[in-house]
Amino acid sequence: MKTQFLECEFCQVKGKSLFHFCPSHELEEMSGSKGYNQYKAGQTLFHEGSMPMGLFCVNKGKIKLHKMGSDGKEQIVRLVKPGDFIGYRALLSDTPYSASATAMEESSVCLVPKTTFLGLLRKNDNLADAMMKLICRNLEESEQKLTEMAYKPVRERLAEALVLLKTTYEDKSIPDAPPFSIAISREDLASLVGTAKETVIRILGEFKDDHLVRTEGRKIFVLEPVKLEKISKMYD
Amino acid sequence: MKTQFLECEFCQVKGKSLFHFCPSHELEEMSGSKGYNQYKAGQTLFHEGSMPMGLFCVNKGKIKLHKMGSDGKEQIVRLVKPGDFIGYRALLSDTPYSASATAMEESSVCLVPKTTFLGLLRKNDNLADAMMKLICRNLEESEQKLTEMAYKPVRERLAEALVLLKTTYEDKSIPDAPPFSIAISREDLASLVGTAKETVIRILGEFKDDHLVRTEGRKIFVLEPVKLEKISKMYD
DNA sequence: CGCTACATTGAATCGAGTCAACACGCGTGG
DNA sequence: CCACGCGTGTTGACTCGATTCAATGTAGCG
Repeated sequence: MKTQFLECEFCQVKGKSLFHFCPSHELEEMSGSKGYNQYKAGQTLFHEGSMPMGLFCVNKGKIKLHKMGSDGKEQIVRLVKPGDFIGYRALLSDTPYSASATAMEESSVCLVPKTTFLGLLRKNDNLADAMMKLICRNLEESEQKLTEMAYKPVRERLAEALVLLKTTYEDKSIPDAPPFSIAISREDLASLVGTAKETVIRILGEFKDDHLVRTEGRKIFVLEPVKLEKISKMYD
Repeated sequence: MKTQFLECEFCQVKGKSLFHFCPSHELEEMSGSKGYNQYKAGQTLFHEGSMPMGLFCVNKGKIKLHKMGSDGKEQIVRLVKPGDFIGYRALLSDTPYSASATAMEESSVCLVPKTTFLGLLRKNDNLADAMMKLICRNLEESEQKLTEMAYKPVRERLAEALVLLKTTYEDKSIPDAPPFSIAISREDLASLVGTAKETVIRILGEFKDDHLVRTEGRKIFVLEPVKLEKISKMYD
């Protein structure tokens, strides 16, 4: 939990984050008050039910937002990547966190204090507008996922989850010769799909037989994203 | 599709709607430009995928927001009651409707033109803030529903849906001697729960055996909301 | 009064969860 | 350096909730 001097203005992920709407002087102000810390895989940034202290802005790593369901099974609600914000819903509605945030791999994250962020929002209409649109998109995605959860079989949802992982975490800066791969526990993958880990393993096995994916330890190579996409839309 | 002269300022549902944040002169301005029309049960206000023309404000009736899933099965995403708005997500994010809206019974609805509403939002910070919080709540509810859909069995989800119908549509103005009842098709109830109508009928039958509900044609009397609530939280 | 849409019930089927056993990899400590 | 143990991955067998299909009943409406 150490604080470092990382200037927002020169942050590598500034361009990807909504803070690109902020002029230099706003970023400077933020740099002064923000915190910075790193999390190892499995460490949690905050727990469902606690009150937000500020806005998290992810600098590096992969983070999952997840909720505890009945009988202790978890559902991953959103995947977070560098440049993304975390905790804005709770902040904006002034309510407790409705999900927990946990690092899936070594991650570094800045924390902008609540008052700083809310002040920024009040002053910067572009930022406020972008935040509004962000939440609207979240809502749309969540409702979409809801209907898919209700009616799509696990096979299709898993195919979709693999494509989602690719589109979310693929590094597009490199002209990708190699197929995208991600190291993810079967447990997490199951939580993302909303099923049991054994089921994930079995269907992943089918996908391997069909040469749609390849695995290497916990690493999953997405070989045929287009075909997987097609599988996920089987019934549409 | 006829337009009537209903002044927003004297609207019966003004107090329940977010428009209670608006001063008289704003309401007058809105009254001038808004439309009004009625829908019979089964009629649709708009379809998933089309662009929003304005903000709907429900005056009377019960309306469902629903999405088409795979193989033509629908999922009800939200229930709408008098005083509620419809279509703001699409309006605020400037994207097509992500769900359709259909009247479940005779309903009357006002339509505030897009420009009028957006203008109002820009001028009235309280309204803008309330809208933001509204969407945040929608998001929270949707994510909550997502995890329940993933892990709760149909029995619990049905119990919850019955309680939701009661809390949403019960008229609290009357000191309720009679137990709450609602006329809803088994199909709609199934879409709300995310299951097949036969399953709804069967489990509803069990609830009848346990005297938790009573039915009379398509009307369902919720006799024991507290016990139903308990059933819905069985595993929590 | 009969037609159509909706409600209900039963039987068969299947997707997916659970349980249990086993394999594998990895880090730690002997 | 190897043995052990723990966490995770994998596989198989069994079970069961829930869907589907099919048949029948019922209510409301033109």
